[in-house]
Amino acid sequence: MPHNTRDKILIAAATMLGENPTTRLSVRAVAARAGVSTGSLRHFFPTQRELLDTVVAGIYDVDLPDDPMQDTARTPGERLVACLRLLVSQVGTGDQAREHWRAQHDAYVAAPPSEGATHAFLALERLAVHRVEKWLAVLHEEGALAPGALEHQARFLLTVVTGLLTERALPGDQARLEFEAHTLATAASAVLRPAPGPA
Amino acid sequence: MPHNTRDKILIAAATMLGENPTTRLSVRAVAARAGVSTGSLRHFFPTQRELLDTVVAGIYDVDLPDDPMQDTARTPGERLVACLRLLVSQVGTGDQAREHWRAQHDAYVAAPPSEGATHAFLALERLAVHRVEKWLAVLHEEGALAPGALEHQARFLLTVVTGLLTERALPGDQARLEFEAHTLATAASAVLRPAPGPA
DNA sequence: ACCTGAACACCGTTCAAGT
DNA sequence: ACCTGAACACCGTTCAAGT
Repeated sequence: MPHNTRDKILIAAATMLGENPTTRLSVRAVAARAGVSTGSLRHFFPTQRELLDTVVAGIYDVDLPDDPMQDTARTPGERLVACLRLLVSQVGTGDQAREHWRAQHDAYVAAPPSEGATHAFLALERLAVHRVEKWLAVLHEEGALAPGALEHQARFLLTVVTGLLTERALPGDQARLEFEAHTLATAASAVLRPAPGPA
Repeated sequence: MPHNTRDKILIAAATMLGENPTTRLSVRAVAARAGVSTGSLRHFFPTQRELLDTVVAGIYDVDLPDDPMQDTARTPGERLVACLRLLVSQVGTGDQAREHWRAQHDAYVAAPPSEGATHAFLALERLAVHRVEKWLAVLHEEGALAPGALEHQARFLLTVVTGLLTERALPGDQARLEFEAHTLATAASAVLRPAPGPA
């Protein structure tokens, strides 16, 4: 039962998101819901981005036990590819991929999305970025990551995943599977420091 | 020398983006730069999103001399990125991208594609792969390419392009533009030999 | 049809002032 | 240190009014 202001703010924001995932978490809206002034909110979260990131992190951090990134027996490249594969596999192949595409199409492409739908999409995207960033942070800790902004690297990897998912929904043959493996490996290598080599 | 208001607005926006790619293209900023009222801007571009989409589409179309790969004055990375941009620009932004998506959906996803449609798709895909491979062959000639199968590298790059196109059809903000640039640069670097560096 | 500029309902951030 | 709320400098969109 946390009762300090910081927690009240986070709880208010999370609750609003729970009630309606498309809510706009503005300073005034969250502050009012938390029963706190905007200045007070700013005291704990100097920037709106910081607040949103903290909320998302809190919601998401339900650490998966079977996170491939923890498997330190494997090389950084192998682990990153395994994580990306996890993302890809959540959508699946064939009919499943086509169904996913169809849902996206109906929600965002067929008709101009409502503001609410747009916010919902951006929130989900933010979640995905956060997840990939957490993986990359582990590799960064190990010094395995190439220099560059974490967010840029995460978004690059997500773009590759998006491309693979789209291709899965389109016609293709068996060979696609092999290309996928190469593509994931290439994408991972673009983000990792050059391997020391088996010297 | 276009002098109608619509063009003035587009030119003002493109110029601002050219001077500083991170500029915020707000209604008032663009209108002021174009010497036009905000109401007038709204008359031609009913929504800010529409203005941004149009500007982006125009920028990518602007200079396509022919094949950017022939421009030996630029580094291999710059040329490869320019070529990939060409692919992306052919589909365009905003409504165009959404229209492209819709067409793909109707042809291949909504209903199981006929054998003929599948063959047509694979033929087009093969064409795209061939085109990218020709670009990569030039770089290979120059010794600028990282080791690996040409087809794998080509398909990797096309997956990235597909991902970008899908993201363009989905909701997004202006920041996407900056991420796109980084993503293309990262993708190109994954396929090129490490740059010699300005030592 | 084209164009203006004020007005509206929002933003995020800053800051003097209180406790 | 924590907290307030007004003030500032912005947004995008709407709209009556002009030409």
